[in-house]
Amino acid sequence: MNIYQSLFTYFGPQNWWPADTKIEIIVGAILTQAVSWRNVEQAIANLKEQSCIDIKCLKNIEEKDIARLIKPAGYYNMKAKKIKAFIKFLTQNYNDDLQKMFTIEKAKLREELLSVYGVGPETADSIMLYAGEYPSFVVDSYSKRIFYRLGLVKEDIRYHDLKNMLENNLDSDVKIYNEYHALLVELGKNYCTKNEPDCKDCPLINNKIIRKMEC
DNA sequence: CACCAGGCAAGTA
DNA sequence: TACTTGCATGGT
Repeated sequence: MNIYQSLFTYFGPQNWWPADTKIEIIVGAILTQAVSWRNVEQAIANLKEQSCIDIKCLKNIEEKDIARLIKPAGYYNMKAKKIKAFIKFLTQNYNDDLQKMFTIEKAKLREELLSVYGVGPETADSIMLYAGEYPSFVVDSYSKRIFYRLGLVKEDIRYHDLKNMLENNLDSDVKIYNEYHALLVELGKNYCTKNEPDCKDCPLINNKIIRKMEC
């Protein structure tokens, strides 16, 4: 059984991304930068209360009002600016039409997204995979840490190197990429935090279920 | 109290 | 290229 199958067997389907619309996925991808998803949920709820998980609303609302609503997500001034920057990009390049944006060829769209203020590699890949359904693997700090602790990569592996390694060893399948990243986050949250003082049992080391996690 | 959470941009050498 | 720092709330 490979790593993906082991994780899926252990944790089950993760049903990502937790959102109702594509713009909610994109806003969530920005809001979750360096912050736990729990913090993001209240921020999203505040925006929803104002019916502002919505391109038209996000276009018209003042940046400082976005900042006020998303306060629980942390870095709220930066993130309000980032959300505005994405909406501006969407207006100028795609006339506010997300469907149209997601017709662009994969490599070109990724390059465009990376040019938007506040959109780095993980946010770009999250937008492409979870909102656009492109087969673009999402790497994050958990996946780096997990594959390092599995002894499969060096500790300071670069984003693109791990992304390429995974994409080269998997079928280019949106459903698999979707579940795999979500499963790595689930494993990471529960068993592979930065410090593991309790040395909890990890459900996946060297392709075997339930062995001791290295600390 | 300290540390961490589904990063990124900007500055320096 | 390879560090470093600012950004900020909320849970454990």
